Parts: sequence; C-alpha cells; structure tokens
Amino acid sequence: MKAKISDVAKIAGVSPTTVSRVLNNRGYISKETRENVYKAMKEINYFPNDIARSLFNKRTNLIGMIVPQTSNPFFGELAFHIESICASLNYKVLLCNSLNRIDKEKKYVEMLIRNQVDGVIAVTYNRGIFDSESQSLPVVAVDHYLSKDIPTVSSDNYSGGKQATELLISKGCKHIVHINGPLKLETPANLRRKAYENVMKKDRKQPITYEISNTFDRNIQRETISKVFEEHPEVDGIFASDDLLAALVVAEAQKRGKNIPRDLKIVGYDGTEASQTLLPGLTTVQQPIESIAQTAIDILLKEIEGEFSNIPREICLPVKLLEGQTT
Amino acid sequence: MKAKISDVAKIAGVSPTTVSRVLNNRGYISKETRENVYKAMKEINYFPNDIARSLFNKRTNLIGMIVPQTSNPFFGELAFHIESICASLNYKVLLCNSLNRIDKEKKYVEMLIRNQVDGVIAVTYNRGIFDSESQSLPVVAVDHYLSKDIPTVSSDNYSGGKQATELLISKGCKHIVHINGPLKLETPANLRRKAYENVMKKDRKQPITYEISNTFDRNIQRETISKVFEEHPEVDGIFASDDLLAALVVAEAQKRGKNIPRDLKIVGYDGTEASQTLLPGLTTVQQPIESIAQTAIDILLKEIEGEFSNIPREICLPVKLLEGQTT
DNA sequence: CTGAAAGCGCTTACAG
DNA sequence: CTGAAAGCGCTTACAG
Repeated sequence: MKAKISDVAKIAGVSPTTVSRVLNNRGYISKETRENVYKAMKEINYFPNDIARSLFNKRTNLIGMIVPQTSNPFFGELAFHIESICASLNYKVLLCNSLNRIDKEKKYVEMLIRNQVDGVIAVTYNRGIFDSESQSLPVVAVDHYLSKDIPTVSSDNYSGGKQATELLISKGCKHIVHINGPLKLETPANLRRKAYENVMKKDRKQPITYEISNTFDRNIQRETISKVFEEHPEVDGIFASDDLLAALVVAEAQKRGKNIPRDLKIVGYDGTEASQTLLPGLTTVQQPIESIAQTAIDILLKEIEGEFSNIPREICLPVKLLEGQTT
Repeated sequence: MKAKISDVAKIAGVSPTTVSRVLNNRGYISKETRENVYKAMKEINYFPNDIARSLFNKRTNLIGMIVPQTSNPFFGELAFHIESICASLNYKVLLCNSLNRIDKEKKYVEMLIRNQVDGVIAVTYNRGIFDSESQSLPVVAVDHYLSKDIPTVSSDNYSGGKQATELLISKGCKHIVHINGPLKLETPANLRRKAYENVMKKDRKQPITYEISNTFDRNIQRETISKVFEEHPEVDGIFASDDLLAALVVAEAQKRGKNIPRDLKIVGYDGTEASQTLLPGLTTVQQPIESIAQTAIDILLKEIEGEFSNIPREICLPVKLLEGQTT
C-alpha cells in the first residue's frame, strides 16, 4: 500500500492537518513538529498524492499539448521546448499526436477536459475543435489562427515565403515552382504560398503551385514532386513549404541528374536542428521554435491566471533565412 | 462553474448514484432513466472529472514516458508511436524530456509517482533512477538494461553493430573508425561498439574508437569528427553510432574534399523516417521503432495488470541494414 | 501552535 | 431498478 498522509501523521504523532500544513508550508508550525513530520515522511517514503490535491485545489498543473506528430522534427522540437519550459515552471505535459485528424483532435480535447488540464497548447489546423464544451478552457493556438477568442502564436510565415521567393529570384531563377501541404487545412503553409504568389506576380512571373494532398505519406509527396518535373521541365527554382519536402525535391532532382544549385535551386522551410544536421546544405527559412514555445506558454499562463486584459491576440515572431548550398 | 454529477442528477431527477451507474454502465437501469440522464448531460455539457474518478479507482490510466529529447528524431518517433498506441488503448501519456541528466530523471520519476501514473516507459541510461521509492511502480526500460527487476525492450544493438562493421569490411575498407556517444552512460551504443571491436579483431584489424562526450552539443561532435580525420588521415570507413552523427561525418568528409563512397564509406544507426527522408542516401542500421513502442507497451500493461508470471525479462528486436549510397 | 470536521467529484457496497 | 452513506487522499476554514 502506498503511504498516505494519515500514515505520516500517525508516525509523527500529529494530526493529518498538521502534516498537510508542513507539506504546504502554511500556518505556524513548531520547528520540532516540522522535523518530526519530515522524518516520518522519509521513514515510510511518503509522496503526496497530487491527484487528491488537484481534486481539492481545482488545479492540476497539467497542460495538454496537441501536435500533429512528434516524429516530424519540427513538432518534435516544439514538443521538446514546450515540455522543458513547462517542467521548469512546474507544469506537466500531456502529449497528444493528432495527425491533423479532426476526429482525433476532438477526442483529445475531450480527454484533456476530463483530465482537468489547466490549459491547452494546440498546433491544429482544423477549426472548431474548441467549441461549446470548452468555452472556459484556456487555449493557445500555435502556428495557426483558430478563432477570435483564442490567442495565436506563430512565426512570420508571410515574410518567410517572401524571403524564400525573393532569394530564388535574386539568384536568377526564371521558373519557380512552389510546393505546399494540403490547402484544405488552414496551415501556415497557406501564407507562405500567398507570399510566393504575390512576389511572383510583382515580378511578372507566373506562379505555379503544387499541393501535397497528404502530409504523412512520403510516396504521395514523391509522386507530386515527380509530376512537377514532368510538367515543368523548365523549372529552375523550387520553394518547398517544409524541409522534409525540400529533401524529397533534392532527392528527385539528383535522380534526374540535375545539378544543385546550378540547374535547380531549392529553398525549404522550418530549419529544425534535425534538418540542419542531416541536410546541412539546405537553404531554408528557419522558424524560432524555442521562442514560439516560450511565447505560447507565457500567454497560456496568463490565461490560466485569469489575466485577460493584457493578452495579445496574435503574436508573430520573426523568421531567419539560412542560406546553404542549394541556392 | 463546471458541471458535476450532482447537477446532472438534479436535472434528470435522479440521484448521483444513478448518474454514476449510467456513466459506468453498471447495474440495472431502466431505459427511461438512462435516456433522461444522457439528455441532462448533453444539456449542461457534462464531462466526468477523471481526476475524481482516479482518486477513487486508484487507477489513472496515465503512463509516464521519459525520453532524452523529442527533438532527436529517434526519440520523437518513438514518442509518437508510444503515445499513439497508448491513446488507442485509452491511456494518456505524460511527456518527460530528461536530456539524459540524472537529476532531471529523478525529478521526473518523483513527479510521475506523485501523479499516480499507472506505469512508466523510460529511455534512460542512468541506473538507479527507479530505486527505493518506486518499488511497486510498473516500469519498462527501452533501449537499455536498468536492473534485473525491470523488463527491457531494445533492438539488437550487437547485431546492428556487427552488420555495420561487416558491411564496411566487405566493401573493402581497411581503416575503419567507430564513433559513439558518451560511454559513461550505459547506452545501447556500447553494444554497437563492442560488436564493432569484435568484428575488427576477428578480421585482424585495429579497432579505433572515438567517443563524443556530449550528445547534445553539435560543436563538440564536429570537433571530435574533425579529430578523427586529423589523427587518422588513412580512414576509409566510419561507423557512427547514430544517423545525426553520421550526417556530421558526411559533412566533414565533404568539406575535406573526400568522395563518398569512393574515398570514405559511412554507416549510421537508427534509420528514422526523418533521417531517411532528409539524408536518404545514408547507409544505416534501422531500428524497428514502432515494434519497440508496441512491445514496451504490451509488457507495461501486463505489469500493470499484475501478470508478473509471463513477463519476459529482456526482449531484443531485430534490426535491418539499409544500404544507401554512402557505402 | 494544533486538531476535528467538512468537502473536492466521484464510485461502490449496502439496503430497500 | 434506485438512493443514502461512506470513503478515495488531500486541504482549508474554524475553533481552541
């Protein structure tokens, strides 16, 4: 049997109330009593039951974190930073991999509510996940706008798309193609694409965009990329909306005997540690993942503390163009 | 205020007991009552408080998962599979990033105990994390042996190291160097190294191993790799104990104008989706990450259910050599 | 400085 | 088929 507070009390010769007070450093307690209680706790290896505490306090110090998939380095890195920062603030993180599927997201939200999380950080591209049932639940959206009631933290996707496209143009590319994820999901990729289109038009170039219908199936991605080369043999620049996609482009280009960057220039997006290590030559737009995590947590904690007043609606953090050998 | 069971009871015109029975599908309940209760729950948007349930049931359906760092694709992928499988089994996952630091690991274990997790899956290379206080806590160790009481799931690191080394030899390498992570941590890398040494000796070659003192500092890793080339200009084969390290080797070799695989052949380890996408040409030993996750969960659930009898002590899953263009 | 009592939201014997 | 009571492990007014 696990030790409980009454066991400690018995051994220390005090009441459970007193033990609780020692535990919580509340009220006056004689030094002697305090020491006795500590000794008793040591003796029977007592650890407070945080479940019971939470029930009383109506505060769990639990945060729900919904991401598409931690195996994607961007989300893996984001999850790492979010959890690390939370841990340092004495918050615990319940991990949820949604695969961007709305049914899973809804189930996760319900699960988080049932578990009385204090708040949720969600990287989700489906609207309406946080509807009726979760009105009073503090939520921060990362990477995409969810609703006017939910603060959003993202990086400057438009600027990133703009910088990427302008770089390709400045390097002399004439036929630039953009490849992005599923548009039906309102991902940040849409803003990157928008920027690409605007820059292209401004430069009197024809925007050509391809859409990957499924973010999680490499073969579909490969097929789409292959189609780009088939349908646009003249392509000399590709802006891919994430680094994994860019890596697939690199592979396909090499397979087709193209010299990078001479025949084809490539820019990715995200600039995670993993992609910068595994494919260090890739030119990419780097997102400030740690800042995103920190900012999201700052805002969420404010919401949790009930500081509705000075919570910013939308925070957009700067990105950084990393020039490698693919441009 | 959040709705509670007594609110539902009042609206449905029954006692809390009855609502609870409907919720848990226990005992006989007239169809009419059941429907009234459901209607009431809908009406006030009631969700059971799992914290309160857990307190009574002494069962949280919570699993603690300790990994070094989800930003490393291997652990990000493992975390993804573990959480996904857990979710399908109605378990929730508390994420812990330990950075392999024993102080953090100990804190996390205490936190998990306080939160009454039903069990822990730990990828940890420091012994003695699960000591006295956690005797009765179900634990599964992944990727490394922790103690004789704790079941271990890993992949066949020795075979992987053997296959990697033999491949390099069979491709004609004469001077093969092995680079691995910190040896003071009893990581699986040690077995890979052991296999390398044995194969080398059997082939009457001199094993040469380098140790990376810090897994999380790319610069230290780069320096060590640089030293390999300085001290062993004759090197024509390198077996790196993970793919990220292998990628750094590739980069350094290219910087030094070496042609891969002509002048230098490289084998990595892990074969994650991310590394296979970002660096698809890398020859590597692929770990069966999803199977590792599944097996660890199977065993943990058995421990949780108290089936001590047929729990295997150690499970070792097969690895797969993936030949790319670096050998 | 310390303790008995009530209650956090739920569930389960027990009784009817 | 349904309800009143007790209890999961804790904390906090309240009283002394």
